[in-house]
Amino acid sequence: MSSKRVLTDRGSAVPALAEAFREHGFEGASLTVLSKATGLGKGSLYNFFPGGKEEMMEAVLTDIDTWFETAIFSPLERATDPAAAVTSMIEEVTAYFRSGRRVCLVGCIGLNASGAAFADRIRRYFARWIAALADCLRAGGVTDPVAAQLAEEAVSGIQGAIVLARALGDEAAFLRIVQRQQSILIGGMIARG
Amino acid sequence: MSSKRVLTDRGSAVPALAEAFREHGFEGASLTVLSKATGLGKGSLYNFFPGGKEEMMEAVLTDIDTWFETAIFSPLERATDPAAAVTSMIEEVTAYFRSGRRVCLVGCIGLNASGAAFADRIRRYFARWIAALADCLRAGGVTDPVAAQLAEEAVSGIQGAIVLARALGDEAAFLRIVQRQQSILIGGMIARG
DNA sequence: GTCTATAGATCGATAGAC
DNA sequence: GTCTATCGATCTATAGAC
Repeated sequence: MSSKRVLTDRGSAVPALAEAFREHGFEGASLTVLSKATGLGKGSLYNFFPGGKEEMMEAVLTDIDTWFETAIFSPLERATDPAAAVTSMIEEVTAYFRSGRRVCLVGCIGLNASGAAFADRIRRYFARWIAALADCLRAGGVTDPVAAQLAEEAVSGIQGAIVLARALGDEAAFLRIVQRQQSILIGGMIARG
Repeated sequence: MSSKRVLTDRGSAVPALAEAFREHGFEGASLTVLSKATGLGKGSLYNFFPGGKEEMMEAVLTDIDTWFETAIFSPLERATDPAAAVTSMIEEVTAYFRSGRRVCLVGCIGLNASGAAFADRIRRYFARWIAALADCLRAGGVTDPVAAQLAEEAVSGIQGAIVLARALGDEAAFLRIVQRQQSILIGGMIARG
């Protein structure tokens, strides 16, 4: 047991909040929705998040940042086997985004005005992802401008795969597109490594 | 003059509605927002669209379908010069999406629960785009399964470019990514044409 | 056909009992 | 710390004056 408190701390509500924001968006996720999603009354939510919905979203984004940092960004940067690290990244994002059934909350809220309050975090998330992937590609022997371009296209490609798979209701489309991205990334390294 | 009525018909409000839905999303676009965007009072909006917001969105989606059919899908299918048709498609979508400053409404509303009522239209929009582009690629000599895959990846790539460019606030990123998609598409045709 | 006024529901947020 | 009750604001939608 790493914590003295056994349940119902602020952090344990965050995953349910994240899922509700993903499914309904920031404006669509009313406090009634968030209350049902977490199983907590409005009073409890405001006890944990005095800043209301905006603070809830901030907590969710922080949680997402932490997860990606440990599961995606850091492994890419510390990779001893860059090709394996790329493969692992694709596997992790495929599981995380549930083959496109689960949207990328960071990407989604960046698309409309409700995300203006989080613009900096959104920008840093994508910049960080691209930088970490480019780092990995450089470790795999890809020269500098090409690494940045390949990384940008791969991260963009994953986002596009989510949009398309959701729109078509076709998880296979997500898998095809990200597998193709994986091939391009690894192919780029083999060609120069 | 093709019409007897000179102004304030239902259709003339649609572009402003579309822009409001793009910027705020379906839930975020309140009737107050839509009223200000169109310059029409709520009463006038309900006079044109008795079904409320949902009918407004339907009208917007129909307008988008019409535009894409004439500017994108049909030219792709009727292309005598497939490479030129692909180049034209990229130019048109770059202008239409304002280098990623303007989001794809169809893709956006497909991402959360508010788009459930329009799921069929969303699916058909993307299926139609991919099919038309694959048609063009086949006319350019690309064999069947490859054409479908390249078309899927290109449409997905454009959507990803919008998400990334919006998130980074970087129009240049959009341009780089779609130019790359154009190269892949035309390269695929040259390799087999 | 346009507007203002307003109904009825739901919103985010707070207060207070326990 | 949890809940219910409720506030004022805003929402969608309607009614009615002009």
